[in-house]
Amino acid sequence: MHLLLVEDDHLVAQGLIRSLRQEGYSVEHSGTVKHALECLSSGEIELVILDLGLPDGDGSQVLKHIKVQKKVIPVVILTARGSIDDKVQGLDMGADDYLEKPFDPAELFARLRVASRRINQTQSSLLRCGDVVMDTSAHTVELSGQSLTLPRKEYMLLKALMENQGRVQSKQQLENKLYQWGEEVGSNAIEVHIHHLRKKFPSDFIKTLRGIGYVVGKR
Amino acid sequence: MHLLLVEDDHLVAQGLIRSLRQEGYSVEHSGTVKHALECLSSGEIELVILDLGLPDGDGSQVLKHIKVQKKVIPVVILTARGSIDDKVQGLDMGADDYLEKPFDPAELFARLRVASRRINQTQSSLLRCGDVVMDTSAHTVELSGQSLTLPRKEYMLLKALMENQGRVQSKQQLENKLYQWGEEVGSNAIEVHIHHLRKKFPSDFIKTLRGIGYVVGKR
DNA sequence: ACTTACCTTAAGTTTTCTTTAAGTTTCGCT
DNA sequence: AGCGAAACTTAAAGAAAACTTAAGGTAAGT
Repeated sequence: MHLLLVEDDHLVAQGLIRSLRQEGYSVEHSGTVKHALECLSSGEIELVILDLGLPDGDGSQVLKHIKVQKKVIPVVILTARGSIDDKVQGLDMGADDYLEKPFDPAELFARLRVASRRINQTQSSLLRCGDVVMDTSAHTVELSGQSLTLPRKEYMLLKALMENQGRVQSKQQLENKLYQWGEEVGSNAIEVHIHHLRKKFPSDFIKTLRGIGYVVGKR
Repeated sequence: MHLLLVEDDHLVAQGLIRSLRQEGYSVEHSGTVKHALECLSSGEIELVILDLGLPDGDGSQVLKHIKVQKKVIPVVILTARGSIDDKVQGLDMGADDYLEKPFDPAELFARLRVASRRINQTQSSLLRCGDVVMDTSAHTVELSGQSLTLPRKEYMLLKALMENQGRVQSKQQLENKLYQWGEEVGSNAIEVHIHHLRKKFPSDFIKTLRGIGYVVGKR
């Protein structure tokens, strides 16, 4: 999931970026309104964390820009401004959530999960598909009750599939979810990960649709 | 907008109900888990405000009930339990927002507006024609409920036909849709694909108009 | 710094899809 | 009814996509 972090405090930003990546997000970072708008124009961003006080303007400009374009990108405001008026104003401008600094990362991550499962139209952090159960908040996977450990990329790949049960995911779509923009994969990495995943699950769990992509569940 | 307020403290409830009505909501009120579930079963409720500590159980039961039924009702938790763990747990169970008591009504209302503006946002890309249902975003095809897998070109061909139900598509038109400019097809490829498709669907599904082209549906 | 596990690459192999082409049937017209 | 054009059927060669393996590089943790 491509996330844009708009935050001018470099210390805060670096720490957040690190833990967000650990959580499985592909993170883009802006310290200014100008750069944030540029990032958004790429059209790849699916989720935004927004600080309000920026050196070249106010974060609300970014929010306004998103809403004017009728994009359906959830925005979580993360700021030191904590008055009720600030919150009401931020939310009414179209933000999906509002968190006051100082904040607890665990709460931020939980609220990000709320936003991202809304994008995927899933009901909770538990993804189930046959014998496979995945808890996206605990980062765990179980196969018929047996917990198993997946490497990061395999986990991300499986998650992308399970968030879209019954929907075919093209290799391109999957690549976009597993990799940052700059880093293109010039090879069959996805195929190899699929291969590894298949060795750990029932053979018919991940289905291939030749020329189209991969699916899990429903069918 | 029909809202269910689940809150056992009568004093809090009365005040809230009044201001919620002022905000334009039609408010239903429950003080117990049992009654809340009854209200939900009517199917009228579009939005829920949920207290966790209730006399006959925990509010999370209500949340779980909603999520199990796959209803798309946003739930805002409003409770005295304010630890990070409580918040994370509530959000991960599927709540859309979490507000700690004591709270400012203005903030609650702002967060409710966020939840309710999200309600009318569903889109599906279904093509239907008799027993055949095609979901172009999921890349799936169903014949009377049975999902079936089509090779890429057959899928593209069927899609071209179903996007033009009742309109005859000449072989030339179809070729243009299946092949990029440059790659010419020097043979009866379309006929062959039609043939393969017909083996997978009712015999009268794709009709031939000799000398003109092929149609699906309507007529 | 060392070890381990993970990720990517690339080449070879297998599978499946797509096109071709030739033979057969159907249809519409005279 | 008979003719020719169009569409159908079939099978096989060719092309494309995906699978499998293994090795080398990279990053994480000790």
